[in-house]
Amino acid sequence: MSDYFRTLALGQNKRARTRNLLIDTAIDVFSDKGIEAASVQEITMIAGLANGTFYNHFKDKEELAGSVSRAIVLEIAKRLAEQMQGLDRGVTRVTVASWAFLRIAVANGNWARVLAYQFQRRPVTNTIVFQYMRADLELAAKQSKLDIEVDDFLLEQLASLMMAALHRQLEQGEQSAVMHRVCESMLRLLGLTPAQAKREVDNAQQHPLVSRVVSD
Amino acid sequence: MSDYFRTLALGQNKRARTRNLLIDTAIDVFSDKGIEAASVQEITMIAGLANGTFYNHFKDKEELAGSVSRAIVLEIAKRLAEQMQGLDRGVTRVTVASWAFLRIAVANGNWARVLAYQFQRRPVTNTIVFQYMRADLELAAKQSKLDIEVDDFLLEQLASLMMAALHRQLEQGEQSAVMHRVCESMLRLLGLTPAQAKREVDNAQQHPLVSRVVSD
Amino acid sequence: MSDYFRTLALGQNKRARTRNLLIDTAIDVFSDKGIEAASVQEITMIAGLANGTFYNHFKDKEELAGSVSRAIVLEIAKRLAEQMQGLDRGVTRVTVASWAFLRIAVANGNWARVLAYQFQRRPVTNTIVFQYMRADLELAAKQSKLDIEVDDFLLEQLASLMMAALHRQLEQGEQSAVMHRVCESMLRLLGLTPAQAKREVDNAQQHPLVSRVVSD
Amino acid sequence: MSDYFRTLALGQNKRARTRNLLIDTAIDVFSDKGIEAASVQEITMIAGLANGTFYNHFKDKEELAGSVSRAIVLEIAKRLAEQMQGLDRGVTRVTVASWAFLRIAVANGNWARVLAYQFQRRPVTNTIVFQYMRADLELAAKQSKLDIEVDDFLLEQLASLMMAALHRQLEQGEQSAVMHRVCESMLRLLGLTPAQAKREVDNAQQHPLVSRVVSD
DNA sequence: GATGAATGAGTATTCATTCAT
DNA sequence: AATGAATGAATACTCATTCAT
Repeated sequence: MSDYFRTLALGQNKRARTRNLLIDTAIDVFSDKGIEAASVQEITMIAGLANGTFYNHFKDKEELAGSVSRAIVLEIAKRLAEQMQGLDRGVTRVTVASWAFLRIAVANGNWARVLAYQFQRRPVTNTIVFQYMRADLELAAKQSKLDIEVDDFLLEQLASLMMAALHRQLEQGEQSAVMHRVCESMLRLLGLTPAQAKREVDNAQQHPLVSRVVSD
Repeated sequence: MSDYFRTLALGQNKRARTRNLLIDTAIDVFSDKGIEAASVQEITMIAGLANGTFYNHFKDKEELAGSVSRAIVLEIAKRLAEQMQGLDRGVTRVTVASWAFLRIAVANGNWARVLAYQFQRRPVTNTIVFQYMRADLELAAKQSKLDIEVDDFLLEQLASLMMAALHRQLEQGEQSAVMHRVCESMLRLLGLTPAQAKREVDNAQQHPLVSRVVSD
Repeated sequence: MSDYFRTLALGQNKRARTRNLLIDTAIDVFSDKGIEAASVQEITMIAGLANGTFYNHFKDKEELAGSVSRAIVLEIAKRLAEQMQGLDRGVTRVTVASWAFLRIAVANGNWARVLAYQFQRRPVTNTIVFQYMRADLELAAKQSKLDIEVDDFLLEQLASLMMAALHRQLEQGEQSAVMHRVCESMLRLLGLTPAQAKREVDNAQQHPLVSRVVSD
Repeated sequence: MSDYFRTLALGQNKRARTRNLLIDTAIDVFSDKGIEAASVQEITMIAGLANGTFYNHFKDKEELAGSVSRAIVLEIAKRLAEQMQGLDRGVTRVTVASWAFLRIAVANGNWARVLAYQFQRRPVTNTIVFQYMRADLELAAKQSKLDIEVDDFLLEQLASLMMAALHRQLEQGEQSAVMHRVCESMLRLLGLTPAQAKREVDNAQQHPLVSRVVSD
C-alpha cells in the first residue's frame, strides 16, 4: 500500500496525517477500480478509519479526487523544478519535462492510473505542470521560431498525447520506447521535422531527470 | 430529441423500432450527463417505455453503451465510405476522413459527446472507422514515404488528438478552425512539415465531404 | 433433456404435446435450480416456446408444479400397480413399493429432485401413491398384528423417511445400501424387530420391481 | 411480536441491540410467510428501521436466516444442556432431549416454524443440537447394544421424523400425543421394540424438562 | 477529531402476467 | 394455439451523508 504522502506528513499534526492517509489510500483504491467506482466507504475502511472521519477532511469524493491529483501533480512538479533549473533552451525543457513527467508517473504505477482517470473527468491543462509547460513552449516558440500558436488547445493536444502514452504503459509496463516515441510526436506537432524531433529526444534522453530514471 | 435511428427503423418490426428508440434516447441522455451518470430508469422514462422493457433489448447499460457507439460509428463510416471512393491518395484520404468524421460527429452534437464519453471508457481504435484509418495510413506511408510506424500506438495517438478536438468543440461549438488545426497536427505527427500539412488540409477542405458539411 | 412425457403424448393433439413439452422442460429446470428459483420465462425459453404460451396451459407456476409432481407420481404408481398385483402380503407390499418407488425416482434423477422440492412445499401424503400405501399398511396391520395406528401422521413419518433417503441419494448417487437401510427403518417404525425388518427387506430385494431395477 | 433476543441484548451496545431486533423481527416474518417469501424490506419496515440498516448487520437474507436459526437452536441447546446434566443413560438422554427440543420449539410457535423452514433449505444435522444427539446416540448404542450405525444418515432420518412432528403440531397446535408418538417412532427406529419404546417414552415424560414444559 | 450506527434515496434487475397480433 | 413485446410491481443492494456520542 502507498504511504508516500503519509510519510511526507510524519512531522505534522494529526489532522494533516489523517488527511494524507486518506489521500494515500484513495490513490490505491482509485487506481484499482477507477474514481467513479470507488466508494468513500471502501476508502475509509481500507484506511482503517471510521466512515464519518472522511467528512472531517473532504466535502465529498470529488474534492478528494481533486486533492489527490493535485498532490500527485504538485509532487512531480516539485521534482522537475529542482532539476530543470539549468536548462534554458525551450525545446529541451519541453522534451525533458514531458519525458520526466511520464517517467515519474509511470514509475509510481498508481500515480499514472489516477492521473489517467482524472484526466478523463476534467482537463488537466490548468494544473501547475501545464502552466510550466506553457512557459516553456513560449520560450521554445520564440527561440526556435516554431510555427505554433501557444494556447489552451495546443496544451490540450499535447496533454492528450501524453495521456495516450500513459494508457499504453499502464497496460504494457514502462517502456522507454513508448516515451521516446510520444516525445517525438509532441515535437513533430510543434513543427519540428522527424529528424529534428528524433535528435532532440535522443539528446533529452541524456538528461539526468530522464536517464537516471531509466537506470533506477 | 434525437430520432435518427428510430427513423432508420421505420419500416422494420416493432422490436427494431423500440430498440432504436432506446438508442436515440440513450444518445440524448448519455450526451447530457455522461454514460456513468445516466440511469436505465431515466432512459426508459424519457423514451416513454416501462422500466422492464429496457431489459428485453439490452443486457445492461454497458451493452447499450456499446450498441449506441457502434451504431453512431457505423453510421458515420457508412457516409464516409460512400463519398471517399474516388480518393486514391493516402494522405488525402486520412485528412478528409478525419475532418469529415469530426464534422459529422460535431454536427450531431450528441453523437460527439457520446463518442467522447465512450472513448474514455474503452479504446475506440478497434472500431471500424479506425480500421479504415489504418489502411489509409499504410497507403499514405507507402506513397509518401512517411517516417512512421503504422501500429496501434500510432492510431491511439491520432485518436486522442481527434478526441481533444471533439472536446474543444463540444465546449465552444463547431469551429472549422479547430478542425483545420487538429488535422494539421495529425499530419505533422505523421511527419509532414508544417507547410506541407497546411497545404494538405487546405486542399482537403475543398472536398465535398468537408465543404458541403460546412455549408449545411 | 428429458422427453419422457412428450414421448407419451406423441400420438395426441398439439395441445397435449405442448403441455407435456412444458412438463418435461419444467422437470429439468425445477430439478436444476429448485421450484422457487425457476422462472416461467426460463422454462418457456428452454422449451423453445414463446413466453405467453405458458399461460395457455397453466394458470401459474404453482399449477405447473402441481401438474409436474402429479404426472411423475402417477407414472411411478402406474408401474408399481402393474407389477405388484400378485403380492398379497401387506408387509411385503409396503416394503417392495417403498423400495421400488425410491428406485424409480432416483433412477430418473430429475424426478427425485422434483419430488423432493415439492415435498418441502406441500405434503405428498395425499397423492395416489400414499393412498395405496395406506391400504397396504392397513392390510399389513391386520395380517401381522402390527402395533401401529394407520393415520395421516404415520404416513407423514414414513414419507419423511423416504424423502430423507431421496435427499441422501441425490447427493451421493443411487445406492442400494441406503434404500435397504431406509426400508428397514420404515419397518422398525411399523413395529418389526431389527431382525424381522432385515429379513423382510432382504426378501423384498428379490422382487423383480426391485432387483430388476438394480440391474438395469 | 417476539422480543426474546432483543431482551437478551438489553445490556449490550447499540449494535448488538439492533442486530437482535432484526433477528426477533425476522423470526416473526419468516414464521409468517416463510423464508423465501420474506423480503428484507418488510423485515426492516416492521422493525422500524431503515432499509439500509439491514446491510450494516447482515450480508443478505441468507446470512440472516443462518443467524436466526443458529440463535434459536443455540438457545434451545443451552436450556437442554443445563437440565440434562444428571442423566447418564443414553436412551433416556435421546428421548428426553428430543421431546424437550420439540416442546420448546413448539411452545415458541414461531421458533418451530422458522426451524421447519430452514430445515427444508439446509440440513440441520450439523447444528449443535444434533452434535449432542450424536454423542447421546453413541452412548445409547454402547449401553443398550442397539442394532444401529450412528452416522449422518441415521441423524438425518431422526431429524426428518422430528420435523414431521413439528409440521403436524404447527398445523394442529401443541399436542403431547404427537410428541409421545414421534419419540416412540424414533426409539423403534433405533431398534427398540414397541413395548420398550413405549416404556422409555412414558418414563421420559416424567422428566422435568418435559413435564414442566407440559404444565407451563 | 474521530467514531460508527443509522439513514433513505437511488439504481439495477427480475419476472409473472397481459394482450394485440 | 401460439406469439412475443411490453408492462410495472417487487426486490436486493449500494453508498453518500448525517449526527449523537
